[in-house]
Amino acid sequence: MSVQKPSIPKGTRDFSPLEMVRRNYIFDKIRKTFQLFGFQPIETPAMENLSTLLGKYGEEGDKLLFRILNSGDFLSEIKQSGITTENSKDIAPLISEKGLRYDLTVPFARFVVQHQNEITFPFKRYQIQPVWRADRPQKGRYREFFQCDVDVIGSDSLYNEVELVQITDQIFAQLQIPVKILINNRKILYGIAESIDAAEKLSDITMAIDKLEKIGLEKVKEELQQRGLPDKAIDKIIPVITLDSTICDKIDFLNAYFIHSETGRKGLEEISYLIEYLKGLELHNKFDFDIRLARGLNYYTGTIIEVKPLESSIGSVGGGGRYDDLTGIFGLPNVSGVGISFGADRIYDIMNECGLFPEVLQSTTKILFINFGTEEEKYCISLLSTLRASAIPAEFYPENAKLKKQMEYANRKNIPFVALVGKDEMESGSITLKDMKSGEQKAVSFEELKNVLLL
RNA sequence: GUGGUAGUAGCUCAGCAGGUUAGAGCGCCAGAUUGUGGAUCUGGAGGUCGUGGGUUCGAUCCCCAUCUUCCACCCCA
Repeated sequence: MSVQKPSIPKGTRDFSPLEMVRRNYIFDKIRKTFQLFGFQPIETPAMENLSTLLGKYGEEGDKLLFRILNSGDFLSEIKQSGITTENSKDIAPLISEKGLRYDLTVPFARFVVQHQNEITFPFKRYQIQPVWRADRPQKGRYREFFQCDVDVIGSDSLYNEVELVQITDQIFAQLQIPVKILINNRKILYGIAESIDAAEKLSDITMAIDKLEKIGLEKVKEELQQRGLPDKAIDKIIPVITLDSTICDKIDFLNAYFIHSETGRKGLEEISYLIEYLKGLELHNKFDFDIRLARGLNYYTGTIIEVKPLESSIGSVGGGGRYDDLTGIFGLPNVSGVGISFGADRIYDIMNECGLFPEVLQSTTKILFINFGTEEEKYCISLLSTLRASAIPAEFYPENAKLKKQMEYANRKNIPFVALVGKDEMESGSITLKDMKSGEQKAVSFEELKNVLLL
């Protein structure tokens, strides 16, 4: 048998100990913040039935779903159905009924419906798990990546939106990543579409204007034309999307603009409430009302939020919004939810790029005990137990190897202290403690040792 | 899914108008130093030149396919 070259699927990654310690640093900060606001954890399976996932993310989203081939004789269904077409679209549902989750929001909606009788509403949950997308990988874009979701379901109140912005602000402040929090409202976007008599073109309009900053006004006009918008409508939309002024001016402008759009006025009312609240808070990061913010996922109905890093090429590190009827498709209508999701992998990339990880994360063990032999081993093991009982990560080198090798081990693992306990130390009841950074070493008592390590 | 870019030692890269034993730096291993790591010195190991096919007397180099990376589009965390 020939030896095969080891490899992992495109767009997936292994994580080394150093990377994991750093990733956990991010997860810990996020998790603690979620908990601080009273959110509770849940987890859902990596795979869902395709019926749960399909049609929730738009046509593009369906294409990006990873599908799982049925087990066993997966062609049997096809034989029975007598289908002769070679069209993969017809065959796909017959040979695959499960898929990997694309995000955490839709599985959450499924969870809520399925467990509605056990849940106390409003239900505040957080969920930190990987998701999969069959996208073509790029920098900051992976096929397997972690999302950190917080959602409140079963409450219409805009107060929830306020807390979500607070959570966002606190998380990025803690991680020391400067961000801009952009907010908008789907009802405003609908209002705009309605005001130019193109309500049915809502998603075409939003997708086009979302790109304004990136491709410029002329290209946006072109795209709107291509998407079938009449020139008259385009002329009417230009002043809105090019509006570059203070939040108050934007609201005033839209108020006049939405004279014939009730939905638009409702959206304005909602965003005004949110903004007024946010102005009263002391946030670390800036927020802005961005009329152009659209967000692709088509289940959003109200507030939409996006988090953009100020000092990185990576576009977005988080996003979310309100969805009024996501549970409806699963049989639980009239339940509104709002949530936001943070991309842990992109956060990692940015922190790495900007050198934002604390240096202490380099070392996981505080002290290494040198192995001098069996006698010393027995003597040291109780010392180690005592240290560990005080929550000091400590290890004993498992082999009676050359001192050089053991010291090197400590050095590589960035262990800051080494304890040498041989015959001499056992007799005198002391410990020779070496500070690996300064190179200094001295004989100390066990109590002194503990005090040094607890610093 | 569309268009481009690159792939040579563990890492970063050199190389060749197609021609004998493919190099460097860093890293790794061993020794100088049997109770002391980082620095220095000495020696050593390590390559199907991404994979498969083709052209050729001969391919790491040219051609095709394929995989992977990065970039742009699409879309998105």
